[in-house]
Amino acid sequence: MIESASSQARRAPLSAEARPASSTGISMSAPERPVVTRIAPSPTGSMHIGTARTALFNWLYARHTGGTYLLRIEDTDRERSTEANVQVILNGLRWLGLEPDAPPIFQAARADRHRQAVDDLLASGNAYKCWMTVEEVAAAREIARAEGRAIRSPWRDRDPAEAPDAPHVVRFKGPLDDETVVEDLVKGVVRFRNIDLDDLVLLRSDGAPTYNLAVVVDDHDMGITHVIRGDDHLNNTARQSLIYQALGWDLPVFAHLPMIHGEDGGKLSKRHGAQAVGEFEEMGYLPEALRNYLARLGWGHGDDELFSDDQAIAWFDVKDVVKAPARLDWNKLGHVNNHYLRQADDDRLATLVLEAMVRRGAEARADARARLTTVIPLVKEGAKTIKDLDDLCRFALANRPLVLDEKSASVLTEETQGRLGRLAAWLSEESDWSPEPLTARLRGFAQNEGVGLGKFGGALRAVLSGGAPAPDLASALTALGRTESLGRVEDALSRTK
RNA sequence: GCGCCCUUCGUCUAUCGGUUAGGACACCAGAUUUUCAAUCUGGGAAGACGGGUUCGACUCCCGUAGGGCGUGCCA
Repeated sequence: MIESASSQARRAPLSAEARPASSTGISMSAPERPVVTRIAPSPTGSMHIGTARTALFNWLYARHTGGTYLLRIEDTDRERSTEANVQVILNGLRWLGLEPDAPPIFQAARADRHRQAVDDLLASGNAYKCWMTVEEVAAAREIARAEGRAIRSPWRDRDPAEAPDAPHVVRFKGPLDDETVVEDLVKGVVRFRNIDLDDLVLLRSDGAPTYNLAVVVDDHDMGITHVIRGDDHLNNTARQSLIYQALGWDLPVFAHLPMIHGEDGGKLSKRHGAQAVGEFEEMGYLPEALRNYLARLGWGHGDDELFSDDQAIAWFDVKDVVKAPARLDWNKLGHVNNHYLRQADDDRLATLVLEAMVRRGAEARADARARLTTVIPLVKEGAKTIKDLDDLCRFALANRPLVLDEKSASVLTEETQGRLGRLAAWLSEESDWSPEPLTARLRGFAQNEGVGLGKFGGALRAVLSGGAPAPDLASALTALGRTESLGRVEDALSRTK
């Protein structure tokens, strides 16, 4: 299923030729070449919000440096990768506004190239065939763990001639002494003793390349200069560095981003409200708000909290990324989203609210869009999400006659009804049906009646909204329009008469 | 178990040896008041712990504790 998209993958830029090996040790290279970053998600599930932030940082850094930002789909796990998940990734990046600068590369489509690299490693003595069965590996792992050391295969030194007539994997043959130093842009210098690094599988017994091999070959071939990824990969980096070295390739610059945790500091999961990018969209967050919020999670520029993409691009630098993991704070996300909701074009918001209505199965009246366009600017200041906006607009989209909730109905006494009747007449004389004059009308009426607004405000609100959330009275009247407003008052009065 | 990473208000962060440790969200109080919200004003709130180095440490070093990640023929 994934092959269908792989043809276009080949059009993406690949500098297949290995550059001259120059690295004698494992050290951070300082490329003069233009920056090339990539986001490399795996289509084995939904697109995690952490992946979105990694994409954002890669995108920001590429834009900041005038470089290129690429996408590689890591689908080497043929069992779990699905075309549907590839679409989820593509849609998620598009929605976020983080589409790559070139068509995506599909890792599985490059298996031949990966196998070629393994042949080179085998030829140079940097890899070996291992005939351990999964059971043997499991047993060896248990022992190694009990002894507090890394697992080692006996086939590392054994003569292949002794091999049984059975499938084998190919493992990387890492050094047993010395150490590997990773110079990370975020974490600084990180040292690993090579003895602690196990010989990872390069080729599965069915000949399929594994992630750790493919990621090195592809990052190299794609000319990636900066590998910016989650710090759950920091441990892999040492072993991957060894592979780069064995292949005679220059290392890219590494930058490992801290993870995003849930509000309790634990791993972010469904229990924390959301995990997948698509859920954030459905909950009614704006992509520009998510970009802004995510940028502040693990990165900062002084006291700046709300900023545009252009500002983020101008300011962003990997070296300013925070080292500690961050927790997703829904309150702050809501605040940021509110900011962008206020700035957003009302037609766009109307479209989004309409979509939200469809999603919750509401039937929209014919003039819904027109009404939304009128109401949205009057209520959006109080909305943290499109869902909120939907709720806040509901009163305006209700059909007459309204069904009043208990509390609203109880406000309708003979006294208030009498006043509402006079108020309706008073309001109907208003020629300019907009907030300011209506507010003046309301005040004037109160004065005329010799009472405070409180004497009839609640009742008017009740018959206008039926109990649903609604903005201040003048805004509510404006939102509903003269006919609908007076009609609702009339409905309430006639019903009880 | 072993390895690696991390540790400033509840949360996100600023500080890059000398600050009354700043900002934002959240929270609390007050103002406003026609519900909720919004808005305005004010307030409480932090350097995990223990050792060093230094004239001076949130900033540097070591240790402890706590949290996270890795330890897959997953990525």
